[in-house]
Amino acid sequence: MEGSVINEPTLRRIPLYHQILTDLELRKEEYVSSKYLATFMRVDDAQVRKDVSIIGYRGKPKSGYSISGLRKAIGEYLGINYKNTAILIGAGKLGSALAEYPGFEEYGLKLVAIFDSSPERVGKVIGNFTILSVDSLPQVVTSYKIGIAIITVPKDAAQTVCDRIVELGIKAIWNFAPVRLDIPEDVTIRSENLAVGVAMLSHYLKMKKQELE
Amino acid sequence: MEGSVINEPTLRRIPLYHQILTDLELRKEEYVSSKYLATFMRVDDAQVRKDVSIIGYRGKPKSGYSISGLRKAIGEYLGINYKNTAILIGAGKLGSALAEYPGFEEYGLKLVAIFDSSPERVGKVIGNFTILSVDSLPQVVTSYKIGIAIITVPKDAAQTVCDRIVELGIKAIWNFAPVRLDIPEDVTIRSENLAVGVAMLSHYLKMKKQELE
DNA sequence: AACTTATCGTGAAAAAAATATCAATATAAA
DNA sequence: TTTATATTGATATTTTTTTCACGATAAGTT
Repeated sequence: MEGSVINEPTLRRIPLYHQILTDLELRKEEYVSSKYLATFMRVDDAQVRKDVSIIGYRGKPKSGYSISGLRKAIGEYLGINYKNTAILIGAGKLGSALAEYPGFEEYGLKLVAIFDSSPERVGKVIGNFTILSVDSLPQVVTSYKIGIAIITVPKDAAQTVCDRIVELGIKAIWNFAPVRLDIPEDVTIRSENLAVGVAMLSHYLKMKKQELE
Repeated sequence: MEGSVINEPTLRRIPLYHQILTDLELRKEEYVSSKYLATFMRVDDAQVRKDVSIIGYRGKPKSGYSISGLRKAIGEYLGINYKNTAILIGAGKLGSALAEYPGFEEYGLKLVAIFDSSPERVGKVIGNFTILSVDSLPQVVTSYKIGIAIITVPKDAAQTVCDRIVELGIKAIWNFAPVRLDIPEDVTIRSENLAVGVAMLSHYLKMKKQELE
């Protein structure tokens, strides 16, 4: 099964395993069973074993998986151990919050610069970064070989910004603006959409209410 | 098919349809086809029609779906049109950014109060809110009939906070702390985990790199 | 009024994902 | 050393989700 092509649901779960394993490692545990991971993740234990086999890691019968071993294997598999450079565009509230998110480094993302188009913001300092003007995008992208662009501009500006960075050759975009961006085939995008969360919870509460009636 | 029980993938897509429809409505369009929505969403058009039929809305042959009609139907279906009250706990960077997120209102979430445990933060103002001490949680939750709690505290504090609000009777949690929270059966939780996004993009870039080798 | 066409709605088929099952095997106990 | 047992890895089965395919129908055209 090793080396199979990944499927979406598995790819979603893998970072969560990594998170759990990181916690377990801090607690100085040595081995963990598929069953333990399964209850934590609320999936079947066979599912966990399948996921692990896709990563290409092997456990020991009777003991389970080596925590540090599996954790490393996941890091390897995801390309976490290897640093990707990223820029962030849009230094509003959300952008500023993200810029200081410690998880980036942990997951192999090295933030290199922050941009904004508003003259009032340019020059201000956020964490370790001085906000740059979007005019300097081309220089930064080429000189730092930027892999990922994080878009945190307002919705109406998102497509313009997107076109611009695609033109500069960036192939991976992490979009936080609540719009569907139009991109060429060879560019990967991941959109975080808070509306999905709100909507799912609203729907749940509505169901709940109807049950009571 | 109308009134069927919802499945996860469909429920995830529904708010995205809503978003697209909102945009189209602003552009004064009248009708939209399943095919149009499908290309936008990168799914099959039959899938779109199935999703719509689950919502319980019907289109017109040859014309498609009425944009405003479908949009309303989705709002209805998700319980968006009806306001749910929410509190936010943890007024750090992320919490502060979220507190001013305009999308909440749009999706039927009415933020009522913000809490933090740190004495330095209590009393400070964020947007329209004055940060309250977590000690006042019980009063606020009961007097405003809070439906949803948004957790934006650091990872180590999350479980404690969670237990506390569950005890106060809250049945829906939106968790932004990067941990799996332990909750009773009858509580719904949705966890946003940025690590998933980072990891997925890292993995994609790794694949890309390997292709080139 | 008959004809053409775009698009829906839905049942059937295919594909993908999750779950069940069980032989193989490392570890620990007798 | 043998036996018992927990847990893996892999295959088989079931369930879920997506895609296909086509009849039905509203709107436009001749």
